[in-house]
Amino acid sequence: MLFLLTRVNTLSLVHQQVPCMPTKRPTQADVARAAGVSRATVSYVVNGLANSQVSISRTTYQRVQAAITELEYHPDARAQSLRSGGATNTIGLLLPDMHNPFYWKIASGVEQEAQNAGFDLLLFSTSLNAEREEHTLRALARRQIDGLILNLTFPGRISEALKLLARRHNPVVILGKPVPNLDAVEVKPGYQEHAHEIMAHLFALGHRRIGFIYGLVNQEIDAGRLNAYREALQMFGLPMDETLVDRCGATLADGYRAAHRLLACKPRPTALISLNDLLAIGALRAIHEQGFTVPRDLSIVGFDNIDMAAYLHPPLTTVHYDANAVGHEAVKLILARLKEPERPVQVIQIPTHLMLRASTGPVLES
Amino acid sequence: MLFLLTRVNTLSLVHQQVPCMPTKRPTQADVARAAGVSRATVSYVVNGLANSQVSISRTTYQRVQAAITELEYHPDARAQSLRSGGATNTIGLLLPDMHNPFYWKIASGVEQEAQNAGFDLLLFSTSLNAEREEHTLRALARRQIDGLILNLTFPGRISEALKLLARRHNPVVILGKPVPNLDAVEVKPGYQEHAHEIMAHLFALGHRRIGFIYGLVNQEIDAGRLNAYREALQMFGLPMDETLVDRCGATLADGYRAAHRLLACKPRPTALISLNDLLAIGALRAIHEQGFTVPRDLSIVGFDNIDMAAYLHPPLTTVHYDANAVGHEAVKLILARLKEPERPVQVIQIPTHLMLRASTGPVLES
DNA sequence: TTGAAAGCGTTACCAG
DNA sequence: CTGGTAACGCTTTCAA
Repeated sequence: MLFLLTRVNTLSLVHQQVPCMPTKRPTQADVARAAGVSRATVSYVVNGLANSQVSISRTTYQRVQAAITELEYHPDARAQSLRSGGATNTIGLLLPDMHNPFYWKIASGVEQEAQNAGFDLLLFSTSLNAEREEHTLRALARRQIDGLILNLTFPGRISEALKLLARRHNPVVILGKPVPNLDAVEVKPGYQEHAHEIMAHLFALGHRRIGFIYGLVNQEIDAGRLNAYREALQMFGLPMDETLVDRCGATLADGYRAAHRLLACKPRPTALISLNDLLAIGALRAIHEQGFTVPRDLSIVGFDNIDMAAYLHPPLTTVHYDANAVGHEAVKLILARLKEPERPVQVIQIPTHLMLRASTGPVLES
Repeated sequence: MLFLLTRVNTLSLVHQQVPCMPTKRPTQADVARAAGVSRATVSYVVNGLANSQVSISRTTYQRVQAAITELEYHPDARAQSLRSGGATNTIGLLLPDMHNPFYWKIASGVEQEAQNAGFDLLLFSTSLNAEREEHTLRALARRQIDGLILNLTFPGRISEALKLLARRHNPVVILGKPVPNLDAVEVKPGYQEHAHEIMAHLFALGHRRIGFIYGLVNQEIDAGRLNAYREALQMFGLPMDETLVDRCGATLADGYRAAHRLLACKPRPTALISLNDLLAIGALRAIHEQGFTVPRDLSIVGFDNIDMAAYLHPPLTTVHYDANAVGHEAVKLILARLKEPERPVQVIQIPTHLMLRASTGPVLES
């Protein structure tokens, strides 16, 4: 056995070479020839039309089947869908970021529901890159997919996606802010109300200085969320202190650093609101490192209720949002439109609610 | 605006219907007609053969381009790959479980590397369902994908996947235990050594009663891992107490329940080894709930070093394994074999190492 | 009950 | 420089 070092970090073992037979993929014609029938007959057998439309003699049927298994024939999906002018049994999913558990859950929901309906999933992540998003949309246009589920980072492109695909009479579902004439599953609807609810909760616990971990994949886009909190602050007569808003990225590390910065503010905020749970997890680490105890010294609130939220120490107060359901509903919308193309546009909201857990508590009198 | 309640949990708004034009997708012929050229010419322009093989007059080129943008023509990928007899620019990824962050990191790595190489990702999760795994493999056989990355749950099927796809001269990469004649990225290689290393670490800290959270997606399959610990125990002269092995599922909740059960053992174990970080997170919650402090009262070790591991309270001692790199390397193997089909079979190992963090500490003298 | 033949939208070869 | 034309692998109508 020969050892070979391929790359700095990677040890690779090269086994003895086995010459693969360059076996050509068998075609319908090969099967027909092997079975001594015509190609049409093979098609009938494969598609199970044997019993309904056309009838095939028992013996021919078996001969064909035998040839199929013998040759390991599998029909070419490209040719099938090309010829029969339609379904590719594929739906596309475009997500902004694969690092946040929130999006995995959406993807997972989509995958499950799609599988159940017999569709395969083509997954793209734009990674916050506008060019890539555009490129992906273009790729999606050539590819014949039966439906597309979009969670765009750059809403400006929505019109393009719409043009490219919806016009082709292809079901498109938007995840996020609904767009005219397209089915949608609203992502995090009622953000406003929950911002208010969270604020009310913290206010009631005595919090007056509240920090924001405003970590977004793209700062420009979701400015609306901050406004929700601005308004909520106002309703409780609290001033908006911009130094308490930390604008950062959307990773664990961003949450960690943001919390460090916010904790350095004087006077120290007594509560932190984090745009999502992932950031909150990062923040929790920073808080613990500085020797603070949650919620005694500091309260923290997340958003999304990712699976881990309930398992953190302390369990995280957050807004529950069923990301899995988003995926399921999105696929259902696709299926519904596939079945009935002219149905009215539908927007689905997944209910959300505040989950009070142990990460929020009263302000310590001192 | 009309409100309609679609399902128990779901509020849906039905907007006014907008009659979509049933615009037929424009074909190459449509473009040719619009530009007043032949279909071949359109093909040349689209594929940029204009400069190399054939040359197209400036004016014709522009006329064609104009028609293309005018009609929003996008070549049909099915027809293209069918005719040019090959590349579909798609690679398939088959994963056992979409709920574990570990697999997501693999998927994320695959997605990135594939995108960079211009490939789209077809994602499947078998969800531990043997039928589904088989079904998926069959679907994959009809679909013409350029490469397949497999992390099988049921190794028995490997031979089938191999037959169906590798024989078609299609690059297949195995994630996990290498299989003869197939490229592979070993998943968690050196499990044995790390089991030993972990045990040595705990032993040195004075731990003698060590519990196992043996939470697997499929119990039968990975029995080998437990043996690694059995052997390690033996090497340190510790008896294997089967009551300290909790066989459970692979979710957060499984880890949580397992820890509760293990903590009820008398005498209580002083350390827990968890098959992965996810289970460890679940366990941590149980430990905290029972009022224990980690690592003072109890040590815990995970495996995988998922992103959150370093952010937990306390940060988790675990074995670092770069799941992202698994994805990247797997795609690189596909690409290499695509370029050079007869290259020797290669097995890649991603280096791992024990990450000592604060979740393990000495046994409290009492 | 089976087969011939006409495409589906594309590419690539060979004439003009 | 450009335009026929034959495939690619399949489905489906129409005849036999």
